[in-house]
Amino acid sequence: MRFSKLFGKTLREAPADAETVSHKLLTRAGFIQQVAAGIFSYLPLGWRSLDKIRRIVREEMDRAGGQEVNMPVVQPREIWEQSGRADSFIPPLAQFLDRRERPMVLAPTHEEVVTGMAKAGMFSYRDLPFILYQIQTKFRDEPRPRGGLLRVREFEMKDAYSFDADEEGMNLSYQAMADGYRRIFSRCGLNVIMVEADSGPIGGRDSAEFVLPAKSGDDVALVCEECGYAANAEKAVFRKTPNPPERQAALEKFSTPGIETIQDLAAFEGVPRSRTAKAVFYYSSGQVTLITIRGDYEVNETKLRNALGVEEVRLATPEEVRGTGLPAGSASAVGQQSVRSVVDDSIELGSNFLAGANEEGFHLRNVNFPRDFKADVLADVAEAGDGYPCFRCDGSLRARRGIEVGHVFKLGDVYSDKLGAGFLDDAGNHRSALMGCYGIGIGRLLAAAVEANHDDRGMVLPRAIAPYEVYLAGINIEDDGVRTKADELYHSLRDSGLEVLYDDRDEPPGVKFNDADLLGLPLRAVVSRRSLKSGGVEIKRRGAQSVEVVSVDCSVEAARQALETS
RNA sequence: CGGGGCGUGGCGCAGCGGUAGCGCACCUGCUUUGGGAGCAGGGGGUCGUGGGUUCGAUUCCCGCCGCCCCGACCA
Repeated sequence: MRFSKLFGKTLREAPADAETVSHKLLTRAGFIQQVAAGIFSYLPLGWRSLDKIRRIVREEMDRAGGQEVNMPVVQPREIWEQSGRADSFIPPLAQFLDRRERPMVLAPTHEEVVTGMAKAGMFSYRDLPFILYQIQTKFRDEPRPRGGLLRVREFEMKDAYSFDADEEGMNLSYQAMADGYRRIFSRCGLNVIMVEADSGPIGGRDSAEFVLPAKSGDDVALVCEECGYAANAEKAVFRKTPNPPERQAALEKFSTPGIETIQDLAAFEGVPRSRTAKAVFYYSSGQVTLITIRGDYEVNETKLRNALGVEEVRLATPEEVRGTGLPAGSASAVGQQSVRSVVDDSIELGSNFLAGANEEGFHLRNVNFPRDFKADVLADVAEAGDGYPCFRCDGSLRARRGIEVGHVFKLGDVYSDKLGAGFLDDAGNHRSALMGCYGIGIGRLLAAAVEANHDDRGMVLPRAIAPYEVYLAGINIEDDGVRTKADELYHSLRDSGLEVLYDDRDEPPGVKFNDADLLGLPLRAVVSRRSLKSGGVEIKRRGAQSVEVVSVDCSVEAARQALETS
């Protein structure tokens, strides 16, 4: 491709509303263009990169046994009603009426349709297992798109779905996909970590995220560097440290004027927060729940959701708290029967806690569980944090920010059951297929690759996903001798199968060098009066300090070699 | 959805009661050519939008819309 013919311009300055590195660089380099919040167009360079990523994904999905299909973005709302997600999907489905006033949705994911597709090809256990995948547009009306391509509303996703006859098969499919994912990310130049995750609104059992550590990410993973345990913040478990053992003492009410928070209470008594039992009010499906957790821990809403077996929880409003009749600043589960009580298991790791007396301005000493209050649910609902002890070994957890580039789920039969995707087993019994689903955001992967591979001059793209492999710059291109040599080299590089962006513009050297750095193609070749005088063509890898001069005749081979080792 | 910020040529910004200017980019010519060149000439903006105040609004006031950031939420 001749740069002089390439559509799109590089920008010296990034748009003021671009904040993250990848957003700035991809915009400046002319890869993408914003249309609305979280909605982007891809320009020729960006589309080529995206296509490289797609190709890698396809190869690995095929290798893992997947078969590519394509499913519609516009779907009848009806099938979402069947799966029970029409009203519960978060963010809410984008919907419209077609000309016959039939309700339609823009698909945010494709479990419903793929399950229907699978039904038509699955009658006997002999038809299983199989894996279907597609690379298709999704629309999710996110409340807050951010960071350019990092979180968008419309995006291309590779989504794969496995169908197996039994648990063992499902686990094998899941494993094959996870292995494929590792290969995909490594081929794209990303050093990702696989972390245990909560399955969220997709539903199902096990799930894992692939996270690229990056400061611009919005995902938090907790990683133990000793034993390798890794889980995201929603899921991570940790070892709770017990309080020193003590004999249980008798309840004792005392006056605490003006004390409403755990910090103040602990300070008032001169004890650490771990000696207090904190009461937190949550609201879920029509009722207020009182969570009791040790004062040094925080409630993790995902864990709470799972403990309660509900889809949504939120902090209760002051009015809702008042409705329970308990004083917010000095509440506890002690003596309460009417409010649902969830107790975090940290409460079992101590005795004689300080807690509210359920009377304005008073607290209790020596509160003990289960002597003084009951638990409707006793579970781990505490959020892990940086530095917390690993529950598996003696190490401690480190919190790392990152970008979630992929997610794999074992779904089991949650969709196949509701949508009737079953088969007859070898004994003639009807059984639901066991499913897995696996997603990779293609555009997000590009953004992540830029976040992970850049310097202060621009992108430093891995060869596998760079839009072109060689940036051939003709300096002093107005010189006929230079132009002739540069043209020749352009053709011979292309003839040898390399993808070349040939900067044949009539621009000063600085512009070309800067654009070369900005676009971040893996190799730069320069033909100029100076290079010809010193022997031929300058070859420089992006990111390398040194320049190599090779003869024009050897330059194609030199370029190939330099690319091999980059 | 809560908090904050910003909307002026393609991009970055200034102007802030008398209907617009700078840098980059763009066009023409000449010069220049190893890290975003110089000179000269030129094209392009109903100042997000609706209303109000005023003789007069890009400028002041109110509403709305859009975009960005933090949080909530989420692949």
